[in-house]
Formats: sequence, structure tokens, C-alpha cells
Amino acid sequence: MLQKPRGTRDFLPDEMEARRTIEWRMREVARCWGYREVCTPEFENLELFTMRSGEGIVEEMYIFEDKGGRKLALRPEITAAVIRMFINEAKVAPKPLRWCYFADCFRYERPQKGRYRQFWQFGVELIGADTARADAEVIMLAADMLNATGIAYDLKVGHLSFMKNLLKDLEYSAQRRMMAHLDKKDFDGLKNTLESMNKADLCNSLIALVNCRDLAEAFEISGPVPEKERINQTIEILDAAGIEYSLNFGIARGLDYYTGMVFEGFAQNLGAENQILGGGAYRLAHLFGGDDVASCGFALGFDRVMVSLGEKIHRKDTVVAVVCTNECRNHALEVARIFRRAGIRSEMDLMGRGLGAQIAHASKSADFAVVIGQRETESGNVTLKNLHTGEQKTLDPESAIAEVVSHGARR
RNA sequence: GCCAGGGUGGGGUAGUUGGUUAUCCUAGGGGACUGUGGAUCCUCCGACCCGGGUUCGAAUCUCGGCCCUGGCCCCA
Repeated sequence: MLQKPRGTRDFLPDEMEARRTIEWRMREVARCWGYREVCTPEFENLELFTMRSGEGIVEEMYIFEDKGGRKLALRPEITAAVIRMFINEAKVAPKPLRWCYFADCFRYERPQKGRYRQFWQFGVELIGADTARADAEVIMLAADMLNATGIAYDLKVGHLSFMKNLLKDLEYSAQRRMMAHLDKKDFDGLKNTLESMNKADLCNSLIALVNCRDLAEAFEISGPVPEKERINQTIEILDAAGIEYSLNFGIARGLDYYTGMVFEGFAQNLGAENQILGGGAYRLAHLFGGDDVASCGFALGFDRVMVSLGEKIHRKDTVVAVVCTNECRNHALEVARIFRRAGIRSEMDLMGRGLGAQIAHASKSADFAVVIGQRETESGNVTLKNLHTGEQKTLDPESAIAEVVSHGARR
């Protein structure tokens, strides 16, 4: 039998309905904050991603050459493409721009729990606002969105200034190495590397910073931080809004282009792959030939949210089975049309089953049976049978529709 | 790329000191049965991940591969 490619998944209707339910909750939150959806190509020139993230990521991408010999890649993430799009199409649009996306990405990695080779991200980018309010808005939006999904998570907020301030005397490559150690909480590696550079005196401050959960204390540890005022403002806004988060100044994020505020979200009930959210303030536009526009955004790992939610989401449509005797099929079709026009999912027999067999089948797949036979065809009424309770009554079609709708599951 | 555990009808399983036609539940189709047949009974459909090896004989032993699950690495 033909198998699907490693790391990909098939989604049956139950699962798709659950996914769409959560997707729409996220869309609603984004919409309410004024973030409008954009869409970029599924594949881009390879260069777009290597410019952003370095050549190293080539190993982890789906790369191919088209018939014109162009080097292309299935997108491994979406931020780079959105910023490219902003430069190509919307450079002069009034700032700030609030955009969001929901799309699939591809990475060639070893699959494990919550990690697939094709996966979906819900993300937002706030382009052209370089303020504490902008930083705070994106975090508040992220929290709002995670809350809307109903998962249990921890939100960690940090700022790169502290770490960068402590490391400012080091060479750039050494800074990168330190930040990698710190992000992983690899204190032994940190110590060794510092000692080899005769900078062991930094070690205690850096470790203290990573473990620090208090803003005032962080300022003390790292000395005068240039963005102090902006950081204070951002945190004030978050606190005033009642956002639940913890401060964490060990967050380094993998990439160069993050400039200041950074944040991450973790699901509480996942295993090794428990990060469900990552974001921050960054400058990327100049890399792609645009002005040096400040941006801020996050991407949320949709599949991990679904894994975290597990079986919690049961959204079921109310289903009506319109069952009929053979000679009343035409009238039954008409009744079904009336129900469908009212927005009710209505299904009819296609197998040529008898009335009893139709009800037997309906009992497994529907909430109500609408029985149409000689009597109903003559009177214009319908017989509505609640398949959960067995209760049955004769009603005119409009009342039957009202009964089905009031039954609840229409949302 | 590395480590561990797995793979038997659509789903869940039994069977592995090698031995007839591979067990059971469930789901699905048909019928008893053309106005309530959601029940009951009968019946049908349908599987040993793939390939090589050992053997008279392999679901079972062996080797390789593929895939799944979890973890390491990485995580833009």
C-alpha cells in the first residue's frame, strides 16, 4: 500500500472539525485586534530563507530546483516571506501594519510528538511601530489567542538588552556562542567558554541574569541598559492588562535579527516539544532591500496546540436524517431542501434502504429523523423523531426546524 | 544523524518453544423486514509493513529497508 510521506498526516472529518474550530477562535482574536490575513507563496527562492537564517538551515529544508534551474524551498516559516511581501507590495502603506496568517510550513526534521514535517503556524506581524506599546500589544494578543484555545500554558517574556549589555565587550561570534549557552541553560559550557576567553568574571552575572525573575534586579545585574524606559513601559502595560507571564532574561531566541523584547510560550502538558509560541521585536526588512523598519510578531505552533488540547474539542453539527418511503422520495427531497435552507445539515438515504433500515442508520449518524411518508406528504406536516430520546411528534416544517435549532448544537 | 520500543482486516486485539483454513470484539455491506426494525437473528466483506535469508514449512527465527511512538540533537 502507498504510504504518505514521513512526517505528514491525514486528517479525518472529526479532526478537521476540531482543527477548524480552534483555527477560527484564533482568527477571531486576530480580527478583533485589527490583524488582517495575508497569504504568501508555499515556496520561495531559497535565498529568502538563507538570508534570514543562515546557510545552516539548508539541511533542514525541502529544497528543489524548478525547470528553469531556480533554487526554491518549501517555506520553513512565514515571517521572512511576510516581510519580503511587505517590501514588495506594501512599503508605502500607512503604518503600522497589522497582519496575520495561518498556513503550513515544511521542515525536514526527525518527527516526534508535536513535531511534523508539514505543520501549521498561526502568526502575526506588526510592522512599522517601534514602541513599547507595540511590543506590549503583540504579547497581549498572543496571550489572548492562547487563552481562546483553552490550553494550559506558561508565557515567558524577556528582553535581549540585558544579555547584550553584559556581553558587549565580546566579539560578535563569542556573543552568539554565549547566547546559545544561556538559551539552553548550559552553564558548564558557558563557564568553559568564558574561561577560555579570560572572561570568567562575567559568568556569575550571566547566570544570575538567567535565573532572575524580577525587573529591578535584572537592571542591577546588567548595569545601565539603553532601552530601560521602553522595557519599563512594556512591562507596565502588560501588568495593567493583567497578562499572566513570568520574566525570563535567559531567552535568546535563535536568531540575530531579534532586537529587543522576546517571548515564548510553553504548553504545560506536552513532552520534549512543548514550545507552542515564539516571538519578539526584530529588524528584517533591510536584509531584503527595504528600509530598516522595526517589526514585532509571533508564530504559534498550531499542531502543538491541538496535541495539547487532545480530545477536548468536540464540536458536533446537529444532523437531521430525512427518511422516507420510496414513493414519497420527491416530497422528502423538498423537505430536506427547506431544512438545508435553514442552515441545518440534512442527509438523505442513497442506498435504497427501507424506512426501518434508514432509521437504523440514522440513529448512528444523526440527532433527528424527519419521517416523510404518505401521511406527511398529504398533510404537509413532518414527523420529527429525536433520535437521542426516542420522542416523536408531528409538526409543520417550520416548527420542526425551530425544534431542531433550539436543540442546541447549532453554533 | 543518534537511542529505545513497536508494526496482525477500517479501528481494537489473540496467536510468536516455527506446523491445517489466523482468534475475538467492533465498524461496514446484504437479508429476515416497503410506516419507526436505534433491537434481535442470519450472512457477507476484510489483515500478518516491504524485501532477502534459514526451513519440508515463517505472522512466529534472522538480516536489511520503510513507517509509527517516545527521547537525544536541532528547533528559524
